[in-house]
Amino acid sequence: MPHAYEFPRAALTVDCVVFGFDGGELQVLLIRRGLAPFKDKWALPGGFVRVEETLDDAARRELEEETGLKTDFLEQLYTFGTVKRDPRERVVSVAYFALVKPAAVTAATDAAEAKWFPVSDLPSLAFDHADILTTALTRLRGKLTYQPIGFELLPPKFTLTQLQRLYEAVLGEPLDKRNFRKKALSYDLLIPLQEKHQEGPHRPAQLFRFDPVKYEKLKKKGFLFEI
Amino acid sequence: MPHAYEFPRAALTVDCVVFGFDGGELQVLLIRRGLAPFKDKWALPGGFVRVEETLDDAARRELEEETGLKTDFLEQLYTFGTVKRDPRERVVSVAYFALVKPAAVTAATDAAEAKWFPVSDLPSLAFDHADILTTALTRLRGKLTYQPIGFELLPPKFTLTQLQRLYEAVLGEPLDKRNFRKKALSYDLLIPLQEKHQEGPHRPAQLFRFDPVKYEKLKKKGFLFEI
DNA sequence: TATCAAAGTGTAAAAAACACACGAAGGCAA
DNA sequence: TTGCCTTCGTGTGTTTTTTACACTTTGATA
Repeated sequence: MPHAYEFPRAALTVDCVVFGFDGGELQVLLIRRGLAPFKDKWALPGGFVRVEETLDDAARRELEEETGLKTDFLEQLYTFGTVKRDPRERVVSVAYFALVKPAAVTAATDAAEAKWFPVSDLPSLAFDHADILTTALTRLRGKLTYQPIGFELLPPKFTLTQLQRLYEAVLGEPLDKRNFRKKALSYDLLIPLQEKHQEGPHRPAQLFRFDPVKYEKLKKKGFLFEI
Repeated sequence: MPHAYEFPRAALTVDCVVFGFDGGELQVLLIRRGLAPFKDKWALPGGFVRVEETLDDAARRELEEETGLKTDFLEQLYTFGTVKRDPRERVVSVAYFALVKPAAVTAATDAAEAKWFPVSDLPSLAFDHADILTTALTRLRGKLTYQPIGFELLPPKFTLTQLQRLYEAVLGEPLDKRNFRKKALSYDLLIPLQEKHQEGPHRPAQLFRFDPVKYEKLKKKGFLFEI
């Protein structure tokens, strides 16, 4: 025990709420704990912050170590610091939330002990991770209505219907097709591609990609992507 | 040094950004540091989190110890965890922001080493406290436009003009009087009192208080207090 | 070539946001 | 007491945004 301090110190961890979208439902990535406490229970990926790394770095590192995922979108969520949230000792956890695209979703499914769950059908979770997840969901819903972060959850090429399905899944309510499309296009953020998306015996859909330059501009001066 | 751990641990602190409003400008409460590092520099009130108290409790305790203030409105802001933010060792700080009413503003002025500064004219700050303050200001501006938190900064009885001055001070832009009043009253959150506020040789202003019951209801189901 | 299923499109009505100017009330001083 | 000064308090017309709503188009498949 070479590290000694005058006063007792809390341990510091990060936990990541990773959201993905499979076209139908919003999903969350969980890992099965191999060790006590809460052995064999499902939990958010996360772990201890090293003394020489930033919180953001710790979140990215733990996410990759435990699930193999990297993500473009990782944001601090909230810090959970009630005294008994870990039965062993005082542990303060800085929670993050991440959005990943479908390719990453299927990749993570390969990780032995990581699994995607639809948010509507979650197992019981270790520690206070259910609280963290609820906080993350609330935040995601809020953000979606004033920032165009939906793109982080879609493949690079997507149709307007896919975008709408995503919004409906996150917000939990159906949206009007015409109004949605009008609004989505009004931000001048979607670039139509030459390609079409053919699926099934019906009219194929126009594919779009989103314009990262305009996206960054909007990100800087604040958005207004209400739908 | 009786407290030893297998791995080195970061120290954990809380820092509070306390906003007040004096009728004219938005103010922030700072304390002068008595100890190194940054001795004699201005800093946010804050200090170490004890191992047996929650983060919220620590923020309240430090705020009261250093400034004598208690507040109804204290909210976690963001956790700052870059590696070198404290020159001595790794310190992770959970920042809070607080809103206090004018009575508390004057009380805090008595605290020997605490002083209010207008946000437009701040001294240079210790550590990364300038970053924290900027983050808090951004958050306050954002919150003010979709939550009726302005009341936390006003005395129990206030006039519509005072409320408008506050919004103008925080948002940094003038607002139309008629539209402001129409909107402010439309939420059915302001209760007119019998009293009037007389000040100077002109028509006295109607005093209002706000309805805490409706406020709590709105707080729960999310607001929409855009002005 | 008929059928199927989702893609794609416009307009009118309602609601919200905005711009804007003057009479009312009370203190004060002449 | 009268007039002046200063802030309080109010309403309407215009523009913009939001909402509700249904039919034609397109390509694959049988």
